[in-house]
Amino acid sequence: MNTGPSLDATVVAMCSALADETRWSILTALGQGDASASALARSLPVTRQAIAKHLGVLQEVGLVETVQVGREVRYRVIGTELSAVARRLDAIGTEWDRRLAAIKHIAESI
Amino acid sequence: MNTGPSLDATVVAMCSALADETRWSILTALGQGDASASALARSLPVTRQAIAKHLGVLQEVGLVETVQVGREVRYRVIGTELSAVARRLDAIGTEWDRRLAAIKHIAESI
DNA sequence: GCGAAATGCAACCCCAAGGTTGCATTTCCT
DNA sequence: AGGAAATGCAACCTTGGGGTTGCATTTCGC
Repeated sequence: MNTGPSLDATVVAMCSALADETRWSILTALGQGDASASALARSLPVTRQAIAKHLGVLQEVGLVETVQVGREVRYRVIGTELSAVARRLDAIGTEWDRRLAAIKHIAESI
Repeated sequence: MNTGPSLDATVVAMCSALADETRWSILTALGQGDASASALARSLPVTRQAIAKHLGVLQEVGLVETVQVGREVRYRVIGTELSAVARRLDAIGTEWDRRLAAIKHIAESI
């Protein structure tokens, strides 16, 4: 189930995938329901091929999975990976703030 | 305190900032303790100017703050913003999975 | 006072990534 | 059967971002 030891590479890849507005448009569109690349292309201001590429990177990091429906390929958003990375990030942030608090505590104890 | 209504722009900016390995190197280095750009340049395989740019974008999204110490500018990691965005992402992921579960439930009820 | 260290700014290089057009192929539907 | 729709693949264009070098400026320490 777990893909490997260090999640760091995953984190960077995930953030990289989420660092594009068009990709977010696609994701939110898919949040309304599964859709094919062509269908998405009709409701977004970019080419079908561009969307196909984006769906590729989204699938790569596990944000999306594909479902064959007849001749078309439907895409579906998956939240599991996102939540996993998110929790990891939260932990890191909390850790940083914890360090900060410790320093401040020491400073005040003088 | 709050910077605005929609966090979306913030989320993209944050992800964009976290989508670079060098930036993570800087962040983890700063996790060991505050440091100046020059100091970081000594322990990382990139130029001081490159690091300065990175620190700029990190500061822009609130991952880092600066502390003047004599003639040098120390940088310090802040976890608050990161945690905030992380929780938002987690919520989004959970939402997606919730939708998924609902669909699966409907499918099984037939 | 003066050299050395820290910073700021600007011009420049290079490549990955987002986007497009074009074409070939498959597959559904009437 | 045959046309329309969906997909895949490839070549190509262009911009932004990561990185560097070079120089000017400030400021600490001796």
